[in-house]
Amino acid sequence: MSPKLVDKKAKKNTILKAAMKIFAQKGTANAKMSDIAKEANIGKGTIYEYFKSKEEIFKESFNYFQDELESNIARHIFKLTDPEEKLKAFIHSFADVFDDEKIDYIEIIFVFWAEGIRHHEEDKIEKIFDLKKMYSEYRKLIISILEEGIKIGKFKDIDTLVIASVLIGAMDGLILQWIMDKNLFSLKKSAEILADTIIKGIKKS
Amino acid sequence: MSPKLVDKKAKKNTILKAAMKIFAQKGTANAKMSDIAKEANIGKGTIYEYFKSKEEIFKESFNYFQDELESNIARHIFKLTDPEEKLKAFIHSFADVFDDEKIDYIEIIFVFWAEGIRHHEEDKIEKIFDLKKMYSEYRKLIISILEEGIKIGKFKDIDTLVIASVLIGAMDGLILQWIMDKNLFSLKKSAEILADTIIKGIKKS
Amino acid sequence: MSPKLVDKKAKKNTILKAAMKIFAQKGTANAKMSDIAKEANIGKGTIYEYFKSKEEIFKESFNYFQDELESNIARHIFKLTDPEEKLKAFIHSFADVFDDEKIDYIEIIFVFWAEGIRHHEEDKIEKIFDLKKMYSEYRKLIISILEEGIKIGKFKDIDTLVIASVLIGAMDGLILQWIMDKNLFSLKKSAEILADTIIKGIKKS
Amino acid sequence: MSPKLVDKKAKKNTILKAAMKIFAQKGTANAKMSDIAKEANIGKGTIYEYFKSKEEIFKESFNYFQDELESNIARHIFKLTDPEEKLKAFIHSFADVFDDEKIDYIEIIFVFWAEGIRHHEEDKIEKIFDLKKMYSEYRKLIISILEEGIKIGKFKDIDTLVIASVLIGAMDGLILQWIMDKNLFSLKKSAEILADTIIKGIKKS
DNA sequence: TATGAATGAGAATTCATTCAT
DNA sequence: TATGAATGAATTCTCATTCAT
Repeated sequence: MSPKLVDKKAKKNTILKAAMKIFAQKGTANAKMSDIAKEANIGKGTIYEYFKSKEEIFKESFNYFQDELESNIARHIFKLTDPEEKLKAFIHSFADVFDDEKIDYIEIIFVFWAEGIRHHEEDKIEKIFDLKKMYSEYRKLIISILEEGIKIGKFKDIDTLVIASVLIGAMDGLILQWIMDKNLFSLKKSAEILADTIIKGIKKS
Repeated sequence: MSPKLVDKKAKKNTILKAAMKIFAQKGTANAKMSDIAKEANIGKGTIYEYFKSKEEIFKESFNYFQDELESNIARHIFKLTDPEEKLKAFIHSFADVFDDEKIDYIEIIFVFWAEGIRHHEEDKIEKIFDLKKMYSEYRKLIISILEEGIKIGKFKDIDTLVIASVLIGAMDGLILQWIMDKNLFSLKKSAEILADTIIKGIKKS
Repeated sequence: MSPKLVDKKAKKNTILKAAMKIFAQKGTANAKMSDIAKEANIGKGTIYEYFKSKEEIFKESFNYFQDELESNIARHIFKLTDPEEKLKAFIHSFADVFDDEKIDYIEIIFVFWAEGIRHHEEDKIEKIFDLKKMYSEYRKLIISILEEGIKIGKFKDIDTLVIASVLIGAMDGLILQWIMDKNLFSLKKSAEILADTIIKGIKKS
Repeated sequence: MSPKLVDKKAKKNTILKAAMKIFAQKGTANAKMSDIAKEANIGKGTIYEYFKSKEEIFKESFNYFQDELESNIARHIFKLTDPEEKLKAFIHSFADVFDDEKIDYIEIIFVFWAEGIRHHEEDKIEKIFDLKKMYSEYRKLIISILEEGIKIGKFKDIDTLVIASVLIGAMDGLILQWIMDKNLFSLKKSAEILADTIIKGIKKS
């Protein structure tokens, strides 16, 4: 009489996490649905009860990742007022997301990069997976912080777009190298040095 | 070198360039041998006269790319002596390789990243495709320049490893954003600003 | 018959009708058990409480359809004595079954045809689904009517087997064309013309 | 130097014939690409060198069949002038196509029927597989013959649309029964009787 | 040496059926 | 009795690689 009770949302999340891990390990194209199923300890067919296709899983992975990153940033910057503090907080929040032992699928960011680059010229309206837009939004955030700093006379009259891009890019590039050899340096410490160096470069002396 | 050999080498190169273009456009897994053949204006079977497999083409692509980058850097830094100049030259050489209208396969770097990350834990002896090593060598070069600067009292006593990583990473990250929207900013100009900002941050005042 | 049993039978019938509709719409192979369940407003698993398998539903569908057709014919011919009248009644009863607004699954006959043809060489003992036999019985009925007509000197000395086949075949073929375009002609009127034409052809003048 | 020489058209035809045989035996949905490949004595993948998909094979099968039928009819009617002769020739040409020992895939017509019925309401422009149109054209042909007969005073003032439908339908229905039991009657002889019966029914006495 | 026709291993996806609730 | 979540066998289609010419 009573149907089997299953927390559909929770199960979907389990599959998503499994998929992210496999995507991270093998890349989209090489990730097999059967790998994901095995990782999630379910049958191959079960995946299709929760996702329409492999592509859908990928898109939802991106959304999930992006949401995680965004909420992390928001949480860090939330109640800060000083532009310099905000800048540091932004960089820290990036490092935080990655330097988290619990996450075993960070490498997925490279899959997103590769895939995002590959599709960056498509103009589908239903563009759920839009790396370009993601970066654009991060830049906007940094630019607004920089402009604030300039306005209150704390930062020099710099090219905010370029500095913002450098900042974000440096974080990305740092993460790339760190992932390849996590023992090489501490991501958090390096992020700090990065922040200090950049801030020193743009601060009014 | 006999003419025959030259011919062979030239044709192999044609295929390699075609492959790089296709890899850049579609990623390794989605690049079809037939795509490459069509791009190179040859028959599908002919590829196998010059390369053993798709994987081999990929590895040689990486080598080719790396060689190009390296020789470009070497050429730029070659006869310079001042560490600051060398640093600037390094960054410029990076920007140069990418900001070159002739190259229509720069996006391949993301394919290398994605693929490199994916294989970074493998320890095959026949590791021809070794992104980790490539970055390690770049870092070594930068570190030696930084140490020289510190020795001659021009740079502060900084964490050379982290600064080197930041520098390389910032360039990579900048390139990522630039590729997604080439009209957003000038890569060369941004590279310059990056160099200036970093140098200002590490220079003894 | 206890109320329980009646309930069971009624529900089984609901499922059967739903199945016939779906079979008619999509064909056997494309009809999904979930489609049938949805059409019958029950759960997918419930079907298996009433039928052993999809194949069984199909076979019972055929039986149901055949019974319907047969009883319709019997009802029409029942108390007639004149062979000519009987012939006309037979044709009318065919047209009746199909030209009935209530039935939204007549197209199923083509599914039976296709499926029946496909299996016409199998000689399973458990042949519940036997199109060949069905046609054979119709022919027998018509032949007996024709022979009666010949005996009483009303019909010419025709090849009863062929005429019977032509009669049944013509009805089938007419139905085929009518189903594809129901506005093309009136099935009932055409059946009448068919009957008249054939009878005129075989009647002693 | 010289590429392998293959008669692409001939091979495509071989595959088509193999496919028609399998379709006839198992129906569209149950026909496996591997069955077709085996029947054609080629590898599974080879089919895709000649056809884009299973659906395409099916559509081309229909076209092939229709062309065969049409050209057969045209050939038979070609130089005839008398409406009665033409009618007989039409019916004969139908019987001819089917009563041909060489063709082991006639049963495919039921697959076409079933499939055609199933899709008869779709209004795709790219409707290559259009059973309704096929029947419509046959009717047009018969109607024009009947009208001619009426005009020259040979036929009665009959409902040409219905008679045409009956004629075509009767042939189809006859074929259906004949295919199920080829020993039951001679298709050619029955077709003749059908023609005679109908013609007697419509001819002015 | 060059080619592209042929191939089959492998991957995504579908769906009848099972079974725990 | 009723259910629908779970499953894996089966099927379509793709593509790197082979090989006859």
